[in-house]
Amino acid sequence: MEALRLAIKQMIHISDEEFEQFVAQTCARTYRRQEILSVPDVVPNELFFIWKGLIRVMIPDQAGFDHTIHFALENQFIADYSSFLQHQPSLYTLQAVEETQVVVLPRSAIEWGYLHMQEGQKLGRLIAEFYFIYQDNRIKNMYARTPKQRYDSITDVFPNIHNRVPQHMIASYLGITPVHLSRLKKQS
Amino acid sequence: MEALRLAIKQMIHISDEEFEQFVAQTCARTYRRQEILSVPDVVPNELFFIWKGLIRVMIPDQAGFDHTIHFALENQFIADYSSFLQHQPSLYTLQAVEETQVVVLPRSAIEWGYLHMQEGQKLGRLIAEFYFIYQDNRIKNMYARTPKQRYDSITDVFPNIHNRVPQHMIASYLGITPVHLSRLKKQS
DNA sequence: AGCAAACGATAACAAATGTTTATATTTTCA
DNA sequence: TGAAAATATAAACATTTGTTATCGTTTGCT
Repeated sequence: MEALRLAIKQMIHISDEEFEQFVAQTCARTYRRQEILSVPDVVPNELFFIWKGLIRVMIPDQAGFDHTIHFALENQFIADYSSFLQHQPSLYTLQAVEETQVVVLPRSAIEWGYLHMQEGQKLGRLIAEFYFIYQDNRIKNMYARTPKQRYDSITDVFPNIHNRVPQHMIASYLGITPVHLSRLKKQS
Repeated sequence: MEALRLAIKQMIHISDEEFEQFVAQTCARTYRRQEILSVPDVVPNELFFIWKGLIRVMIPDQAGFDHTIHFALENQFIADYSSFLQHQPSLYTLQAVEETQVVVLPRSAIEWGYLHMQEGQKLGRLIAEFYFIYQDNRIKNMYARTPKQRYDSITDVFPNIHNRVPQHMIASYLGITPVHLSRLKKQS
């Protein structure tokens, strides 16, 4: 829980009392390797804060084949936030790549925070802005850089990723096939 | 200005007095066809609200070739918001495709809003969430759908776009060459 | 109204990327 | 620990996408 407190304190001022009340509305949960945290076609009503482990986010194409679109690491918030915000059924699957321990933030706790925490709205704004910036960088990279260039700098965004996920998931994240990534690595 | 008032009122409660004070800190500006609103390598300190016209956002790759990564239409806010938030030099070029009339929102006005408007933080949160959702959709589409599928549904996101921008800009937005888009259209 | 530039389609060819199959190695887990 | 599954590489071939050049049409601008 201290990791969560620190993450929040980096963004807003929050009193100990506010934090204790907020945390009382959350719970801890552990997922085993490969376990699914969130399935498609269900409205997500929980956000997760990872304090140990690694989660990947996947989306199926029309043929039903899954693409890895994101990795979430320690001290990050993760969910199908878009579906959460819109109260819409999720399109994403969230899966623990390793054994993963999270704090579960139910929608009710988030709404309580907006109403009762002094800087609740500001916290929501900063989190949305943070992920906006992250996505903006991704979109920039997709337009302006080749898969090889993105592969070569992937540890800027996901430190140590090569030791934590198999290469075919990285290929999927880059939008190419595992065979092609293997080829790109061989070139220089 | 009424368009801006409506856009804000769709997101938060704002008193007439608050709005008048806010608007007093803004100004209107008109850009001619092809004119540049925002150049790279400069920290952006203005946001734009479009009430007439159409703006495209571009980014250069390593070879210096520009890619169109976004179109902004009437009643939308536009800027290199990521660079604006981070106080960093922009990577984007903003260009008016048609004659375009905007309300200019200086950084000082935004900051004033956060401090003095009752629901200023909430407005900031909702705008960041709105663009987060937009970007999330884009990323989903890039992974799960082909350029042809995205072309066929582009008017969902940019109504009437085919009558307002040349096809080669749409091709650039889709991440393909104009020649290839022409080919895709011929198929079926 | 007229001219120059921009635009979109097309074809031929080149380069990049995907698909399939095979193989050797590593990892998982019962 | 040992067998089954997952993983990474490789090669051959197919498909997709990019590049270049041409041509007729449309558009913008004075």
